[in-house]
Amino acid sequence: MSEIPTAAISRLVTYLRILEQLEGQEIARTSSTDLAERAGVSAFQVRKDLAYFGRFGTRGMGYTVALLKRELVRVLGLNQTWNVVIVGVGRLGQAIANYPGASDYQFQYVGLFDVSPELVGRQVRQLTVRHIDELKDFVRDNKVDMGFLAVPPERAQDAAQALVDAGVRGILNFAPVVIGPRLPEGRPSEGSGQQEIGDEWRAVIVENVDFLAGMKRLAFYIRNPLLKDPTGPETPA
Amino acid sequence: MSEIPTAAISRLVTYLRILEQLEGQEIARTSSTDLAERAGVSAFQVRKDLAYFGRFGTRGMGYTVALLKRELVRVLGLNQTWNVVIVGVGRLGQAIANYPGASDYQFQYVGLFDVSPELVGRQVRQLTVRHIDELKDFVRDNKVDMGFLAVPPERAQDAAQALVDAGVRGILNFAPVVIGPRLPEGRPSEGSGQQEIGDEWRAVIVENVDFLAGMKRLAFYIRNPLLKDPTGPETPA
DNA sequence: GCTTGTGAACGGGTTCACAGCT
DNA sequence: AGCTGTGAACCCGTTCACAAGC
Repeated sequence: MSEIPTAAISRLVTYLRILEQLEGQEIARTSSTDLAERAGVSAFQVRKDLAYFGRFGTRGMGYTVALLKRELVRVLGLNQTWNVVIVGVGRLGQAIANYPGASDYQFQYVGLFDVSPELVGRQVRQLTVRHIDELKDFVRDNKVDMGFLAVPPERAQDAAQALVDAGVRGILNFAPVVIGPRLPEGRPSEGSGQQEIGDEWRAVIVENVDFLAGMKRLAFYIRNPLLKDPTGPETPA
Repeated sequence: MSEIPTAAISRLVTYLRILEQLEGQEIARTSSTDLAERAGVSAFQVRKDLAYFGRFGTRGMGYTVALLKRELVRVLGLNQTWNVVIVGVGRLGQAIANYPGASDYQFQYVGLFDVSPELVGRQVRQLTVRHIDELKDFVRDNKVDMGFLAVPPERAQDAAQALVDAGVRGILNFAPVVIGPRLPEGRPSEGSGQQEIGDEWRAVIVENVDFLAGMKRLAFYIRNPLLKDPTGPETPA
């Protein structure tokens, strides 16, 4: 049905961040022009993006920071608690677990998983690292919503499959690989009515955060500056 | 000339990764259909993306992995050495510095910078952490091409400005803030001919890697699954 | 026959101009 | 007057169908 550009969602996140900054500076009102400048987009864009979700401003006046912020929080689904597990507790996984800002919005790290005997059993950020074999039971018992995947690339597909089998609804994939339903080995699926392989993936959302890709895009645009990058969405990874 | 979708560049990076995997499995040939399946896009898309840069296949035959890989490396600018500094050597900066895969393509970390007295002087990955005041001289003397920005959000704008003043050509920004030329405080610029404030940013490419944003996008799409996210594992038949 | 390469059609996202409210 | 909200125009990226070549 609805047609909301995915890029608009990324921008909403940016607007929200800016509103928080404004609130921190005790600035109570803003405008599409002001937000646009701070976000690095056009004022048209700001108004259009907001219009997808409602009418949050006052004509002639602009937006009140507190109200618009509250609305964006609601729109983005940040007014609920999200239970998160991190799979892969190496340097990157630990950096993520300790990065400030996640808990601001009720993202709660409830479990850490790894396979390494050196890590399993250790405490990281008040949590005991568990073996990945325990993932499925843990996700069920703790109502886990999403998994962050920070394992080495060669383990990413298996770990992703484990997360999906365990029943998470979304994966934030930090590994530099495409994860998804495993391709049927032989010929492509000739859907004969019964359960498709990979169907568990149907309802799972995957979002990628790939800094190696960002690095390579950067290299490209430095050498080809004429094709200027519109503050690229790490969107399509 | 300059009409290459930025999304196409992201996909080229993905294709390249897939080609490396194929090479690792000693698979010598592939096709647009095969690449498309593995990348999670359509075969049309693969062919169109490649067509922006040349003709790399053989009709009726497909692509040879080694050749296509070599061409993508060239197109993306990965056949040269890139000297990189990391600004911000906290947990995230260290995780980046130690993440494998960067050096595969001649990305060389040549300098680490921070302001914290506890970090400056310490050794991380064979490099001594320097104070950020030394950045400008260092960038000049070491022909630094790009800077990775892994400082806390409140320091990001200043650190970015320091990188730009120092003369880097690109910034990979891990901080969850929009960085850019500082807005003139008073009224907007009335370009009166002389040097604009923020002009040093003209030629600088900024690429963002923001996992907090990814997390929030994920929350949104979990709650609104109908608006399916294109980065997802959909394999357009 | 099979797979690439590409001009053209299509569709969706951004830009615009202006209507509508304060 | 000032700024938001929005239908319509525009433009760009994706999809398509088919021509070109092995």
